[in-house]
Amino acid sequence: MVSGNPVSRRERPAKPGLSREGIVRAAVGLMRAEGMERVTMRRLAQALDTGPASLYVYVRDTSELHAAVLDELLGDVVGSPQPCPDPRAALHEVLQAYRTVLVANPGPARVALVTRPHGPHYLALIERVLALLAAVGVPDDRAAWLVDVLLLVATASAAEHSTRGGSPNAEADDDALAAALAGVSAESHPRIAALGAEQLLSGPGPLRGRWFVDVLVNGAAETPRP
Amino acid sequence: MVSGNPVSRRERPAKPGLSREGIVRAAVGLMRAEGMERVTMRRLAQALDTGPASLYVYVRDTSELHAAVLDELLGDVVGSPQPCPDPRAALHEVLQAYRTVLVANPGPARVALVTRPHGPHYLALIERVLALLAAVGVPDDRAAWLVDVLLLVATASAAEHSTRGGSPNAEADDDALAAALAGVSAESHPRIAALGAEQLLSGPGPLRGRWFVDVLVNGAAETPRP
DNA sequence: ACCTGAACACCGTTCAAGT
DNA sequence: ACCTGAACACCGTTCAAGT
Repeated sequence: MVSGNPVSRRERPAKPGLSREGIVRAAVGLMRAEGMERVTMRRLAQALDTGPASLYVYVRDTSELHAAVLDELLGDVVGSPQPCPDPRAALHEVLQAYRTVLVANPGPARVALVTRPHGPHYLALIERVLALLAAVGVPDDRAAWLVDVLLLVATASAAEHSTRGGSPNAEADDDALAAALAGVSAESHPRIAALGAEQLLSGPGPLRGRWFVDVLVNGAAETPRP
Repeated sequence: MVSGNPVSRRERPAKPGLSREGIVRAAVGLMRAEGMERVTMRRLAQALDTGPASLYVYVRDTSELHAAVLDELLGDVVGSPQPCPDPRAALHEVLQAYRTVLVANPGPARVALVTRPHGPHYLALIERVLALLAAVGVPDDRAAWLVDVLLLVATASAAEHSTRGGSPNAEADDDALAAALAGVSAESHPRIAALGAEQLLSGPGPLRGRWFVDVLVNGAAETPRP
């Protein structure tokens, strides 16, 4: 009765053959097709041709589901260990790869900002960054405090510059900040007025990202922990 | 008919006397009483003894409402201009004040992470930080790129360390990351295992916050923009 | 103008019941 | 064990209608 599985396997993608993997894969597909805000239990269940209650066997929560989608996307970020001739360049590279994934997927980028990620791919990313920081010469105790912030800044800068093609909400937010900065009075806010909204806000994304990494690494090199 | 306003003013807080101010004030109250996730259009309307549709005269959106609550809280952060004998100390102070507000209010802290804030109090904060960076000796073009990140890191570190008493969600997130870091194998993740979850995760909040500010300022001082 | 009732189109999550 | 129908308790937002 069990061995042959005589009824055609996989006629439909995943009816009673539900699995966590299949669910997460479907969630990633739904997210690519319709955006993260449409990755809801109900819609996902519909896509899998079942009811929402069925998903709770494999996924605790909506937020766990979103976290799983995020980690799935991070699969490509950490390459093989690499010989690594120039560790600082390698650091820039891996963080740029991380940013690229998030810029392409604004929904998960926001997820990464709100819920501390902790999937296997994210752990691998932490490990890699720690190794590169050591190779660059940052003392271990400082690296421990730095890695978090390095990833945070990368996440935020990606989320910020992923408005093009992203959720309409994010774009409106950026516009509102730009408008607010531009509309400021030179008397009450002389510095903002002097610098101007363009100066404060953008600059070409990747260059800015690289600069921040250098600032953090250089700063950490000469700032002992208290 | 208009001048006297003969019917007792303000018998009930705000029935037909709705106003944006009143709405935001009520929202702040609701947030303090029940947490940010309960600050919904429907609940707020109920607290104001009206229907949800009425709020849309004064507030575009739920997200605009949340942003308004956040900015309201930021009112106390930027003190008077101050004589400022030691600008670096003043910088630490204002960022610490910002962090303190957000640690005390985890809901708005998360709002600040997801939607770029742009209220008047936030603009005042940007202005103040720019002035202090100049006083510290950071060149203007670097300060323009730095201010964003300085506030971002403060926001994130506050959101991270505001789990006590915050939304149960956040606490679970931190726990999950801690567990993931602690449960890592020394072979696959030697650096994480060597440092340990405690080292990587916490350390006393304010000290860590101060350290980051110093790292960023020191790093910016010696890292020219590309 | 400002305010409202009522509706539309959704949510997450649980639970008793089925297989 | 795994899966499900149905329900519970919510959401944001709009719109025609009232004052």
